Order: sequence, then structure tokens, then C-alpha cells
Amino acid sequence: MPELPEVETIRLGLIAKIQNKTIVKAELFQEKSLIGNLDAVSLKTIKAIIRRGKYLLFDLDHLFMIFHLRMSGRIILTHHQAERSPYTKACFYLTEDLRLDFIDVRKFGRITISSTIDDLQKALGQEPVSDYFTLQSLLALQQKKGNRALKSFLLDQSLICGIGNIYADEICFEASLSPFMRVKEISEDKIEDLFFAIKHVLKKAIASHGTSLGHGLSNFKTPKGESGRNQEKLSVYAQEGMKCLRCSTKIQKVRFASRGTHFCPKCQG
DNA sequence: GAGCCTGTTATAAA
DNA sequence: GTTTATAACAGGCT
Repeated sequence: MPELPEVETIRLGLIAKIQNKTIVKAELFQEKSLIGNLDAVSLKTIKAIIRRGKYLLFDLDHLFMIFHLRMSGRIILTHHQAERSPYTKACFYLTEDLRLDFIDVRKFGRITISSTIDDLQKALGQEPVSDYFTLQSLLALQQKKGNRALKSFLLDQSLICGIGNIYADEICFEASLSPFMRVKEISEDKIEDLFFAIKHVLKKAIASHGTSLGHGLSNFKTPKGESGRNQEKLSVYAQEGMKCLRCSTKIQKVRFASRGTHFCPKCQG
């Protein structure tokens, strides 16, 4: 599922190819996939592509086109005459024979067209992979939101944005912290471990072009239609019953905060 | 063929 | 005010 590293992989895959290209025509195949006026993007040029958390933002010069892929959304770059997937919700025809397809089997993804991104900026917390997110930022969040369980703290997009279920579990493992413990119970030394785990897990996943797991049509793909490689590097997520890489204890999976939660009961005790 | 899996939002409850 | 729980959305997959 597209979390920060997957959305960043999409952004990096698109930027060189479609920055400064112009949208010649847009087609919508499913009403509910769109919020706003699709006609407004016609003849607009893509000035920049930005990522905030799990959102991908196209800067169209005084207009924004915002994608959220939710569970199964894909953005694929192809050509004008290419055949469409039956799950295509919208197509954007660009100059130089390029076509951007928004494909979404499970229909939760959304394209929003809006003149401002103020609401989005207000709702989202800090960018974990940015240099503005420091150990001091994390300590401040611990002070303010320390009553939360670590996993729900990591998943809360209004605190730190972009972490989803897969990377939350991986971060807890890398920092040797229980996903169930209260954030305020974490020592300052361990908060430092957590800080570096957040940075490292996300950066490693970006370098591996994201995680492509499981179910065929909702499996993550890059804009070229390729799979990522990070699924080969997971320590706990989808590793139930496998041996812990540190202590060989069997990885457990339980339901927590209505999510599958994977952890080593010994070294994350 | 029922239940799983996932992100976000809304709503209710503690 | 804060945190947690649950349902809703949807459908391919097990």
C-alpha cells in the first residue's frame, strides 16, 4: 500500500519525465474519484511535483491537483494510444505523447483539484525524511502526545506524516521498542534510537523503490509499472512465524488499533 | 463463500 | 480536551 516511500518513488519517477509538460486533455471515468473541477487543469503546465506525507501534489501554477492513493491507487505513465486498464479512473493527456493514468481497483483513492493546499498543510504533521524533522522535534512530540501507544503515535498523520502500517511495524522493530508501549515511557536514549529508525527505515525503503506486497491488482507499482524491492528487506511485517533477525524468536502477529501488528515478543518486549 | 487487508474519516464511547 | 474503538468505504484474494 502506498505510504511515504511509495509516494516518493512515484514522485521521483515522474519528475524528470513530466515536469514542465502541459496537460492537453483530461478524462474522468468515475465521478467519485474526483473532488473539484477537472476542466480547470486543461492547458495547465506541471510546474512542480511535491510530496506531503502520503499525498502527491501537482503544482499547476495557481492551481493544485492532489492525489491520495489510499489502498490501491496507482499512477502509471504511458502513451496516448496505449490500452487502458479496466480500473482506470482518470487519464491526463500531456504534450509529447505522454499520458498519466490514475488506476484504482478499490476506489478509495481521490484526486482533488483546488486552488489552495492550506487545509492539507494544517492537517499534516512534520515530514519525517526532511532535515526539519529533528531529534528535538520528536522529543517535543513525546512531551505533547506521550500518552499514546507508540504504534498509534507513529500512524497519526497530524504528528508525523507518511508512516503507514508496514513502516510503523518496521520502525518499532528497528528501534527495539514495543509498539504497545506508551510514548512517554520511552527513555531519552531510546527516543534517539526511534528517531534514527524512522529516518533509516523510510530512506532505505525509498532507495529500494518501495514495498510491493501481495494482492496482484492493489500491489504497489512505480509509474513505469515496475515493482519495488523493499518487500525483500522487511524484518517483521508479513514475517509472522519467521525467526527474528536479532534473537531468532518467532515473529508474532496480533491485532492492535484494528491493524495487523508484527513484532518480536523478545527483543521488543 | 465468509472473512481478510488496508488509509482515512466520521462517529461514538470511555 | 484526549484517547480509543468501531464502522464505513470496496473488491480481489485466500
